[in-house]
Parts: sequence; C-alpha cells; structure tokens
Amino acid sequence: MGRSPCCDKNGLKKGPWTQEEDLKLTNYIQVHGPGNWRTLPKNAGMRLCGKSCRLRWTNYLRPDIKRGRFSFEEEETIIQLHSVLGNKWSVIASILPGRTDNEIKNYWNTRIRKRLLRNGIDPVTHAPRLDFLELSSILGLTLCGQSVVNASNLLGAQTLLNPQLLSLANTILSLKQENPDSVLQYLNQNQLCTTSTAVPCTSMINQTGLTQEGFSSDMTNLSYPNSQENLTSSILTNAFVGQPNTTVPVLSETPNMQSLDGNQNYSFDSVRSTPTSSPTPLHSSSTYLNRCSTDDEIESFSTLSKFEIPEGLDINDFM
DNA sequence: AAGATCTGCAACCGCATACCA
DNA sequence: ATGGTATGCGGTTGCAGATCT
Repeated sequence: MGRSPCCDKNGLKKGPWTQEEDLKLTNYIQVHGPGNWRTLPKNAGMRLCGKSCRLRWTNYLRPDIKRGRFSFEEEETIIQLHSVLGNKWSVIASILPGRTDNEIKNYWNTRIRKRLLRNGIDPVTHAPRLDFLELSSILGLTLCGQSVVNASNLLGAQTLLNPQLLSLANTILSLKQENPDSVLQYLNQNQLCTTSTAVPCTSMINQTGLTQEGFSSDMTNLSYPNSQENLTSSILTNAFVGQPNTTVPVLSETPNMQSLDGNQNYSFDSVRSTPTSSPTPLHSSSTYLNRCSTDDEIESFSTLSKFEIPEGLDINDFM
C-alpha cells in the first residue's frame, strides 16, 4: 500500500504560526470541534497543512494544556514511566494530565536524559552504566585507593522496579493495543488522569487492582487536596521507589573528588553508552561538559544515586 | 562588545496503523 | 480482500534566545 502525502504541499505555508492563524484555528475548532484535519485548513480559510493544524492544536492551542515548568512529581513520574514504557510518549502523556507527548518528549531529551547520564544512569535501560562504573571503580581503586562504586549493589538496581507499576503499565499498553480510546476511559474510570476531586490513595489502589502491599501505611491514607495529578504521580512515584524493603543501591560519594575549581558536579554527557544504550548521540558535538544549570544544582534526585569521577580523569581518553 | 556555542522548544518528517469504500 | 486516505506517533530538525569566551 503506497504512502500518500499528508497534504498537498504546493502553496502551503510552513513555519511558525502567527497569532492570526492560531485565532482562526481556535475559533474554527470551538465551532466545529477538532478532527477532519485534512479539510480543516481549507474550511477555516488557512493555507496550512492539516497535519500542521492538528499538531498546533494538540501541542499548543488545546485549552486543557498545562504550560510551564514540570513539577518534581511530574518529573519523577516521567522517569519511572519511561523506565517501564520506554519512549511511549503518548502513553506517558495520557497519565500526566495537561502535558502533551511532544512536551514530555522534549523535556526528556533536553533535561531528564542529560541528568540521568550525568548521574551515571543509562537513560534507555535506566540501569547504572556499568561500562563507566567499572571504569570508575577501577580507577578509583588505582588513583584514590578506594572503590568508588559497589558493583554488587549496582546489580540490585533492578529491584527499583515495582511490579505493581509494571502491572499498571502493562494494563495501559494492552488496552491501548486493543482500543486506544479505552485507555483514557480506563484512566478516567480509575481516576488516574482526572483533575476533579481528590480521592484517597486506597480508593485508587483498589480500583486499579493494586494491592497495598509495597506501600507504607502512611501512603494508603494520603490524600492530595490540590490536584489529582499530584496524587497519581505520587502514587506512581512511591509505587516505584517507595517499597519499604527495597534496597536502593548506594554509590558512595567521595569527598575528595571535587574538581579543581571546587565544583562537585561532574557531567558525564560525553560518556559513550554501552551497546545496549541509546544509539542516538545526545548531541553530535558532545559539548555539555561543565554546564550544570542552576536547576540541576538545586533539584535533588531522590531516586538516583550519584557517583563521582576521580579527579583528573579525562573520560575522553578512554573513548 | 561581538562572535561562537549551547539550549530549549515548536514544528516538521516519515512510518505505522486504523478506518473506510 | 484490497487499496486509498486520515490520523497518531516518535524521531529529528531549525531557529531564537541565552550563555560563554
């Protein structure tokens, strides 16, 4: 079956949208509703590709889009869902109300991914990067007289994965394959993506088939008066990392590993991934070293363990 | 101060799949 | 069953503004 062009490209405007175009599209959709994107531009009196209109609407003009910074809870949720779902941005977006798949994808690629790498976590597998860790360990022994990482602890990293969250993700994925519309229905039914009234965790846990096993007793009585999305993300967050008996791998931080300028934050963005890592380079130029944003310095990563690279070690020498 | 480089994000591209005649 | 069309999705690109040298 041949692939047809999404639209007749001749004479169609491309590039950034103007205010007038936004207004036209918004007004048209308010009257006629979204959909029928192919004919929409013509009917709305615009010389734009229907695909472009759909993208503009879903990613920017839709009234239920939440703009602005991602909250810590949202960020944690994204990381945890990504560890289970991979690059299923649309599924992740369906669990984060008001966020679009494009926004989440961009946020992942520009912020989270880099931070994971900086903390020695492979953003694809979400496991510690053994190639780097082994190197770091060896060099730590050699250069500093101590081991930087405990490899046996690293092997326990997979225990961070909560089977309950995995089950939820599986359910969502299965539903999506059977009937994409049922995903939203499922999420709404189980109050996973509504912004209406808050519901105690116990309610949601029961409705989603999650048992209380693995949650602290405090968790089951929590309610989040401000927003349901916080509840959802917090539950997912805690479901993933909050297991009472989970052994979180701890990578020792060595105080003698400051850089010469006293900056304790090292960037590992230029470290090449393991073969199982993302084949896509973070950036072709790989020049993110020593660019720790204020945000990065302020924000803490409760689920991530940091490790440091021995002073004077130039990773590029081992590339 | 100015050019170079980096960053974040909107938008584009092309493939996959659903839908329909 | 087949083939054309519409839509969804994920990867990638381009560019404006920020930051660095």
